[in-house]
Amino acid sequence: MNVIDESGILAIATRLQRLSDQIRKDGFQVYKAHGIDFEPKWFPVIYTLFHKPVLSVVEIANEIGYTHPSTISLLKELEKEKLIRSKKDKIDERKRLLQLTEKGQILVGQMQPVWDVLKMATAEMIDTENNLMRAIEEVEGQLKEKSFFDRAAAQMKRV
Amino acid sequence: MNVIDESGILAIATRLQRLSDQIRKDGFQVYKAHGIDFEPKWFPVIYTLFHKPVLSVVEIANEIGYTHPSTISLLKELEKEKLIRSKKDKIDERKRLLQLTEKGQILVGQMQPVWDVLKMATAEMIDTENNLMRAIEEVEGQLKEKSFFDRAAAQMKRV
DNA sequence: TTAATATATGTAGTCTACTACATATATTTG
DNA sequence: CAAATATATGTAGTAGACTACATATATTAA
Repeated sequence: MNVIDESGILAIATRLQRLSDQIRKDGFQVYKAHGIDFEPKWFPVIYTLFHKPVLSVVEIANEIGYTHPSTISLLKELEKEKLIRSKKDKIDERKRLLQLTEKGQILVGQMQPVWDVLKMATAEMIDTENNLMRAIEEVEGQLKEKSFFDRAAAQMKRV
Repeated sequence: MNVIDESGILAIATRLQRLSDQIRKDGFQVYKAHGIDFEPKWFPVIYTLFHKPVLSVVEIANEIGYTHPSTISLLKELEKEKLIRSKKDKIDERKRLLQLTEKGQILVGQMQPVWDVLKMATAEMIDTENNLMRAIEEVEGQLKEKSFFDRAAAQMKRV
């Protein structure tokens, strides 16, 4: 075991990221193996527009939990791929409304079985004593109650 | 609840990264609140050199689980900050040996209480039904046995 | 009804990791 | 021992997120 893994908790951010990268890379390969040209980073937008067919930029950003600039750059790529298209909102001229193109809808259809495979593979992978998905949800809940910074500040006073 | 959180497992990579970012940002603020000029990304290198005082570039990379180019760019920053220094290995001329400077050692001394605070705050944060740290370790173990791609491939055959 | 404020979108540049490629030295093999 | 291979380090460019700032339209308040 290396020093970092031993440091445990202190390098938790690093280890979360490492795990994320690993899963994402393999995810890309899974799509590829199914002959589908799709990048995992596109998933949140596509999945969201599949379930809520017409949304503005900021609405999508909120749904996927990204900032709006990050969202915009994803939208640009997806428009370039012709998987989504946009139109001005006639009521509110500031808004740009996004939706899947027909090509996008067909792709979603092709991806559904892949999503099932990914779901099952992930479920199997994280089905250990401490379930990773539930742990994430629980910690997200904890952070909502009290930020990590506030927790550290509270500990500080105790010392 | 938004669509992505509902999609659960499928967006697990995204959520791991989001959580990592959140923790890292607050971590930076905690150092700052203690009057310490230290970036969380430096932690793995500094912590490693603190426990293993003289290491080459690749040895550090392996310890912290990064690629060597990533490691080199961290080392560059830390040398600029005069927290570490390097010298050629006299036996193997290819190698560059790194170690903490006196400034680096003093900083580690100052950071120890902060590390304690961070440890306690993290422990408290992840002490839920499913412990995040243990979940990470368990999933890392699972991936060692069988990659995520291989798991998906196996599921594929079943369908 | 104008002025102030809020919201929606967009651009530029940054951050922290990566991959791909290049070079220098060491080690192994024919 | 020379050639092939392996290892150590380094550089350049990429990826996927971010923050900070800018602009246009809508809403609220004086």
